[in-house]
Amino acid sequence: MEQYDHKKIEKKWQRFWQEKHTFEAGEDQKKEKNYILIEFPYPSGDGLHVGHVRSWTALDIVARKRRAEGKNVLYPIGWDAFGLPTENYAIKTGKDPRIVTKENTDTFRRQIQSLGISFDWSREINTSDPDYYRWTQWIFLQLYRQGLAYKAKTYINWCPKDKIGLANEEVIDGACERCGTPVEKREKEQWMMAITKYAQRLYDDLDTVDYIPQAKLQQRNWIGPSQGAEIRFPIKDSDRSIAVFTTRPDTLYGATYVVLAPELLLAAQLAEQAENRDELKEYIVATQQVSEMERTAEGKEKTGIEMKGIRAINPVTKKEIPIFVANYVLGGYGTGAVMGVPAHDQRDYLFAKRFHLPIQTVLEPLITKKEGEDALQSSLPLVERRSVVAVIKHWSEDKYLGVRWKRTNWQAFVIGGIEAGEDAAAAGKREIREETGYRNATPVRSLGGTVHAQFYQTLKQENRFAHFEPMLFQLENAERDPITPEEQALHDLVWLSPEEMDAFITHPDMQIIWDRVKGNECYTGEGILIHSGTFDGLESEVAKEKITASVDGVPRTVFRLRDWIFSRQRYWGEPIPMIQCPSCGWVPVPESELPVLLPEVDRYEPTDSGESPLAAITSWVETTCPSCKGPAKRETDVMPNWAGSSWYYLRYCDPKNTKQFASEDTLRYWTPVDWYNGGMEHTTLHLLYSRFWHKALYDLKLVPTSEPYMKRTSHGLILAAGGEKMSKSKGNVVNPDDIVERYGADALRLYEMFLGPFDQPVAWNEDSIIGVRRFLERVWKLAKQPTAQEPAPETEQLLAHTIAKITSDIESLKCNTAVSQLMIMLKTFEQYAPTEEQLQIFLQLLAPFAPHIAEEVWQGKGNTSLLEELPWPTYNPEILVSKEVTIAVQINGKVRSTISAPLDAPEQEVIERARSDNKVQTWLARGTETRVMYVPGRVVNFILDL
RNA sequence: GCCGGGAUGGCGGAAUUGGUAGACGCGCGACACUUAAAAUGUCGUGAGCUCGUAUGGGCGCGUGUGGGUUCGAUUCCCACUCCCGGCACCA
Repeated sequence: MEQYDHKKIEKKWQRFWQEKHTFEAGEDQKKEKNYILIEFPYPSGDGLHVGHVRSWTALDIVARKRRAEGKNVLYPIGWDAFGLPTENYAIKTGKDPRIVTKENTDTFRRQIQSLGISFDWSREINTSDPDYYRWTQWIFLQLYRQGLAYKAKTYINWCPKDKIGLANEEVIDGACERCGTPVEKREKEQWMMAITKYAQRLYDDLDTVDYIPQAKLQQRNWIGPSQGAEIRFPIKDSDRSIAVFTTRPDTLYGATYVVLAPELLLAAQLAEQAENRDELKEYIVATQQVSEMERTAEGKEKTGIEMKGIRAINPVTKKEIPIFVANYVLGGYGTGAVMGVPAHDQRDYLFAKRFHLPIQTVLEPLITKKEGEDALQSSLPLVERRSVVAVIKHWSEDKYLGVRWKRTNWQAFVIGGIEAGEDAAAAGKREIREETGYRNATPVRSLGGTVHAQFYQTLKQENRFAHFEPMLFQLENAERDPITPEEQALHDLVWLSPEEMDAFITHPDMQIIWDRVKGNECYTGEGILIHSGTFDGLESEVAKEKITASVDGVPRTVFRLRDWIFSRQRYWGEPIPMIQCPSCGWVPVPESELPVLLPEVDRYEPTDSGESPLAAITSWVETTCPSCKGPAKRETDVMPNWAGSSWYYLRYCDPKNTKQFASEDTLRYWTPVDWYNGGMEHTTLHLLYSRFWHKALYDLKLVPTSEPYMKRTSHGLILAAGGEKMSKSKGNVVNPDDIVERYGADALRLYEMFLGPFDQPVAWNEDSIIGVRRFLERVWKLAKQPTAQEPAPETEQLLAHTIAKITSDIESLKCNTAVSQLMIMLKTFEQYAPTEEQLQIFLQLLAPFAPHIAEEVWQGKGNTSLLEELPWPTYNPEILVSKEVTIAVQINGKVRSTISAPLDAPEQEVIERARSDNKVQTWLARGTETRVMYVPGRVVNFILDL
């Protein structure tokens, strides 16, 4: 018998598909379209990564299935070719990046074609091709005309090694994302993209698309809207005021100081008038030398300086409060000034502690019934084990009272259980008095409380409590009733030092509570206002509005998102098509002159001044102003590599168009992208940038939809064997070529699909690739066996189930279970030979996963049509309904036996059948039956008193 | 620190979303074929205790940890630990 020779078969079909243009998207716009997109690769010198194979194979399976379902599928591929690694390579070797790119893309193309992925190669694009970047430049000009591209002098993140400005988004842990060099701050004129103008829409429109939840969430967090208010704090003896942005106007009565960001103009101006003016100026200068990342790094000590002699006035309390300049406030966010509310903000709290500023509590926590119940639940074990159930701080000394309740009567166990109609603080005081004999104890803050199980049950049944508030009580100024002998008998009351307390507490849950007490955090949640004048008793949500209105504050939404720095002082990117004229200012290059070609240079390094190498080519820089025809200079910065990838999916629709980036006609047909898959690492930057460009183009009526991608999924990383990232330096990179050579493309595809859940990271483990290879060889063998005339009863239902499972698994990218289903089907066919028709269905289901072998086997059967051109198999759903089902019989929830019964058997009959089972009878004899549960078709459960 | 995701046999992982935990594959063991090995095929394989000469049966245990809800929890709730990804004082 002829052996399964993957090399021969795979080469044959790959050539066939290429010659016949099998996977090129059709032009027939009457047919229903389906646009499937993967992130086009950066053609690095390392060649194809097995991670590429994972993502592209998964979507290839979807594409092939949808073609079989009769859709006109567009599944394109191209190259995201501009970028730093290529440029750095060019700098090192002196080789033209164009040539490097050509070599790399040739390698990638060959590697991809050996995988049998059904890309439409006729639409291949390359972002570094002038025919492509002509349109990238063109789109830039449209955005410029909309006022979305502008030049601004900003403090930028400056990488001293790459000599390049980085977007904030490109800085990782204070270091350059690419080279790891610590980032410095430097002032620079840069082209900016006003993405913040679209912040609200980028946020809101996430509701209209089907992204995996994590991706939506990550985008939302990145955009990060905060609703709050701008409130003015007047400066004493001055007509000026400080505008602060706060999300917590409800805590305004607790604002005991104001802080300005060092880079704020106002800070510099006020410093001039301050008594300690030199000290302040020095601090302001020093702070700005440090990069923002470093300045705001975790664990970095908060520094700040008071502006002596200048006071602000809290607009509600009218009290004079100090003004600080401090590094923990950022100039670029909100108004660049904040009010300090140490009682209810963690950073403010630490700052106030450090500078000995007053801390004024203005909120009491409000615990909902739900939270109360949860707190009760988690504290039950404490009670039952008679452990420490409350920690009470001594009124003057650094001592804590560990209370170990002895009483078993439930009433004794309530700490802060609030009865309906009772005030939280009052309830706490009552409890503390009853339990410890201390009067006038003041609740300080939430702790986690405790209650007896029986009491909890009673409360739950009677629904008696409004809130449950576990809290810490401060015994300052509290009076102590004498401890009676009865009390002494009821409780162990001991005053302990913190060290003794450490030893005293053994239960892990109590440990957590104790740690919180020691940590002495401030309360940052919402609650009910206190010490807030006429606003006392209001809940935070209501108070925010009312307090804001009372001081003429302005409600405002502030975004975390910042404008996109678009300039790069580098070589290997799209030239920005702008000309600076001494008399006309910035003038766009006329569209007829696009593309502005990237000129060839001798040296690729940025100049020492940080300018692009293009700046050195005088003949290119010197030009005439398109407007006044006078002498002018070209912009020498280039675009970031995000530019070309922000719109590439549009070019695929009409890649050869020389009049437009894509015709209206093709855009209307193909867009939006139906399914876009990519890495989680691109869910913030690339995805957000391209959504932004798309929306801007939509507003210009250049694209027909407001969102580019209807559906977005993400794949998990493929890690090296040890669970580490694959990297050249570690020498643990797996080259797909080797696997294709040894096991074949079909085996590699199946293997990567079988590895594990698609959206989770997996470690490469070559040991198990042999399993899928064996599977393919068994398929090969099966096809050579004689087929049956009549379908075997053992196979009919399973085949229908297999069609159903694979059809739905592909749609949810659960390819691992789809492959396992194919294996189960194969095993059954090895026992009970399939008919010709059954074998055909099996091959059709296999084809998206392992297209070469499926097609070869199909052709080997004497068929002249292509397997993949047959319509996707269907099944009769009725066949899936079993008449007889196995039902588990449980005794007290444990499976003791199984019985068989008709699916539609009435409950009584099934229970009787279960009752008469031998094993069940022995169990039933041992106790008294109190109850029987029946879950139709699944489980009978007898509940016995044993 | 915050946000998101995860933890299941020796290993990768299944589990109809609250109903017989461990599908499928790898590995391992036994057997068959073979002079032998490889390849292939068949069967077995969570771990413990236990009954039986034996085919086989029984019992408690078991999905990161500690609790809770439920007739029943890998699945839901609370608290925690560790791992992966993202973010950085965002007021």
